[in-house]
Amino acid sequence: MPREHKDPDEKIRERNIRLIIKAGIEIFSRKGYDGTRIAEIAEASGLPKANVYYYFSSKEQIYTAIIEHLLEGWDNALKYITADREPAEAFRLYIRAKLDYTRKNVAESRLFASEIIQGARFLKKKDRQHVRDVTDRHVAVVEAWIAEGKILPVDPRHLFIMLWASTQFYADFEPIAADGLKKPRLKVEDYEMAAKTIAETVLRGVLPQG
Amino acid sequence: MPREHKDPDEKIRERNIRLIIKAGIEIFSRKGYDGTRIAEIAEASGLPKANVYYYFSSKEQIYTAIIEHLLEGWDNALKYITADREPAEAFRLYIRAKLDYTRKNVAESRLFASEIIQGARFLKKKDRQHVRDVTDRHVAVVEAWIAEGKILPVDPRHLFIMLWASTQFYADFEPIAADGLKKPRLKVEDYEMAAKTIAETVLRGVLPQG
DNA sequence: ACAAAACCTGACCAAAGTGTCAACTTACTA
DNA sequence: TAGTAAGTTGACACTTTGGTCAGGTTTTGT
Repeated sequence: MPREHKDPDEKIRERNIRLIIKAGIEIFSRKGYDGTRIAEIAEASGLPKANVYYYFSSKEQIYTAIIEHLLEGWDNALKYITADREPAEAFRLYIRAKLDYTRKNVAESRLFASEIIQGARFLKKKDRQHVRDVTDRHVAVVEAWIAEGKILPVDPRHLFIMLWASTQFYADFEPIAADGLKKPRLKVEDYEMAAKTIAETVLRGVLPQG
Repeated sequence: MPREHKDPDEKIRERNIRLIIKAGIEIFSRKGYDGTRIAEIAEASGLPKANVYYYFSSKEQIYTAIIEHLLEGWDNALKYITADREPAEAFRLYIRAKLDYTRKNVAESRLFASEIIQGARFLKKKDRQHVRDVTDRHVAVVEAWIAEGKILPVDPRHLFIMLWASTQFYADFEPIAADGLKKPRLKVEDYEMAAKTIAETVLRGVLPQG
């Protein structure tokens, strides 16, 4: 029988949890919460179902563990908006980093999107608060830029929504994006072209001189 | 036993199918395909489950009927991009119409988003082709504008993805959009401000004079 | 070496869900 | 108004699935 454990080394446990999370991201992102069956996660992770339940006591627990896990990765891509940077540079870096992260973590991106579309049922209060805090900080920077005359007056919150939406789209709605670009699948070059187009479009609209 | 019917009037049938579709849009959009139980659709439409099966032979059939239905509504919002219009006016109208449609059809929007995120499992070939055709026509218009020097050179396909993404976002990811705007829920004013911000940002970036 | 903790797993269960059906009622038509 | 087509429905058959469990094996600390 399993009990409380406060282990010193934990090899097996770590590995198996990693395998389960990995398989979970893949399958939850493709099928959504309800569409995912634990048996499938078990199979994909190479573990028998009962073994999955040895590490996680419920489907929901696997799911929330994954959400938690992916929110950690988010912040890195968003650290470029700082008051001491020039706006043009900051936006370019931000857009590029976000698209890069999105491209390399398509499954996570979709999983998050799925979760939000279905009303953020399992997204914790504190996680939402975290997102809000990050946004507030960025908004403050943009407002400072506006005050300094470095960019034209624009609603910073809607601006960030535009950026977030545009960058997410390529991963979340890949079939539509690919159709729109007349390609069978998106490649690195497409993400690069996206970064360029988004940055150019937004910047010329945001910079004073045009 | 039900058979082929080629009816002249069809009141009851029409009404019930409408009720089922309506309930289906609501529930599929909130729970996704797999998360939706026919019993729930039945309850929401005020019909017993067996009666739902009298009109639709399977869950999938209800779902694809809905997808079909909502694609029809799409086109209206997209008719403003025509070569004889001035770019600024065309984009403003397009953005406004798209956001308007999205706001008034939140459930449909989300249902579509859900379907795409999960790999467009049930989206028919011909429907995808239709979306592609519409895009092609719009792209041609933008290319003409560029050739005439009416707008700066920009990749039209990525530009449309930006517009599509930005306008969809408010409905599809309402919880995040609301958090970002620091509001409990989105209202008409928020959609109006969104239209203004998106249009301003894109136009100043796309128009030659800045 | 030995015990205890950690790990593993086939078999099982109860709940929930899709789809069916036979019998019934209502609506239409000639 | 009689006959037929359309619509209605409770009950049920069958399958899937989240979750449990008893008893087994392996790992670890001393």
